[in-house]
Amino acid sequence: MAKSDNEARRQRILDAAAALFIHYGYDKTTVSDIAREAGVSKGAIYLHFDSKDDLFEGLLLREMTTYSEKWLEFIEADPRGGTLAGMYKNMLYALDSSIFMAAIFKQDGRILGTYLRKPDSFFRRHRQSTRYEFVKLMQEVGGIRKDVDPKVTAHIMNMLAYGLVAMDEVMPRDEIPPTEAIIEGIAEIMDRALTPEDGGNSEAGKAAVRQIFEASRQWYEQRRNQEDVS
Amino acid sequence: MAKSDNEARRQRILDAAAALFIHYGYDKTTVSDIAREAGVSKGAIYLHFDSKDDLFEGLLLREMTTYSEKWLEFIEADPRGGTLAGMYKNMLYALDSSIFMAAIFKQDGRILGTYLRKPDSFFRRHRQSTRYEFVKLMQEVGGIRKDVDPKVTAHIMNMLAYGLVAMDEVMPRDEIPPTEAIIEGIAEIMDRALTPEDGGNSEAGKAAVRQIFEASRQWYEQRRNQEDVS
DNA sequence: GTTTGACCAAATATGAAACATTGGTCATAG
DNA sequence: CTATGACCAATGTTTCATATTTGGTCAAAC
Repeated sequence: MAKSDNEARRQRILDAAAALFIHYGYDKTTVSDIAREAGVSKGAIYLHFDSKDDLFEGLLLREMTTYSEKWLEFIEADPRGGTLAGMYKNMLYALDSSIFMAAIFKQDGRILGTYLRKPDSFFRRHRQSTRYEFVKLMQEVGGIRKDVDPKVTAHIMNMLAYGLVAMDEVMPRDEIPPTEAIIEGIAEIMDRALTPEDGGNSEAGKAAVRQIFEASRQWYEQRRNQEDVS
Repeated sequence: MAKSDNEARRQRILDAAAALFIHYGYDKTTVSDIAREAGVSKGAIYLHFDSKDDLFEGLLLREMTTYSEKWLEFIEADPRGGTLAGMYKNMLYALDSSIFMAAIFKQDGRILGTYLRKPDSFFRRHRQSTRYEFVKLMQEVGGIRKDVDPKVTAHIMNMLAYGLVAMDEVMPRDEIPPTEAIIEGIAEIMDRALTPEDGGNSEAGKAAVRQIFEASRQWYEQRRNQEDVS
């Protein structure tokens, strides 16, 4: 079934959905709630999405895309954005700037609710381990020392990203230093530990990021089209 | 009420409890189960502990003590154990070597069950942030560069320790590199990022660890005695 | 003195049935 | 055409009575 091409409304619906999912979580947010919040009828929602799950996945896709774009934007704006530390730092900033993206990353049960357990959830279908590709590419380009194991390094980066968004589950928020201080601290550590002796090539780094970005952009686009024909 | 001084039996009970809690969790492990597993009568358990919670806390204390001791032992055995990387690495090994300790650290709901939510749980009563003290002391002793913020550094160390034991909640185990590789990778990163130019003084480091260890040992002991008179 | 396990009140689990809400549809309105 | 919201089957929640289990005790056995 073809979907409505009223893109503005589609975005309004996703905006409303994002706000409600973040506040009430997937389970306690109803399709009617979303319709009311977006100022459209319930039927209109089904002109854009096949189901509540489809809507949810549309939101996931949109947020992940926004996150990617924001990351690239931060990097391009940062003179040292092409170095490993710069890239990683800006990635963490991008991650931290979207509550929903952080929820996705930490698989937050409060927000993702029963969607997490669905046997054919987005997360089960696409288990992207993009960070490894990223580290490997950076290493090839000379942005990361050659003598570290890219798999392990990628995993440690994942651990830190996870810690950044999930640490509040295990300790009171007021004992956690400000996010910015943590990100800068991590960037400093990564810089000292992973940047090659020669300081690395920032422009080559930026080129690599653009490459990764382009690949994931295509992936997202393909995903969206694929949803349309289902 | 005075408690039985049959220490061997007390340990057998705690051993049984540890095994059962790890396998079935706090909620689904009954006092009778523990008694059967330990080969004693239910009454005998109440000769050692005031309540199920008291038993559980006794186990917490014992495991934390064992973890501390193991850490010190690893450090003393490691020639480079007095350097920051050596200490941190051995801490992670000690943490990883006890399933129960890892559960405590990640506040694992599967194992800790409803005990976590108790208003006067051990975790609420003692919110130890020992890692900060550790980093500060190490810095004073010259084992960590002076130009890093100890609070942030301590937090990042916590994030990594958390990631080490909790990452399996967010990604399938078979995508996670072997624990040993991760620990070695972290140690290498920390070494490059935090060890001072002069390489640091391993012996001074060991002395500092002994000092921390002694302080926490006393704390544990005090805790145990305090429980006894309640 | 110790140790035990049958015993009990309190907590928790179970199931049925009444009740409420939700995702999704589609005849009707615009 | 597009958009709507009343409607419905299905799913989820609440209630309440009943059954089971559990933490903890203590009189009796050792």
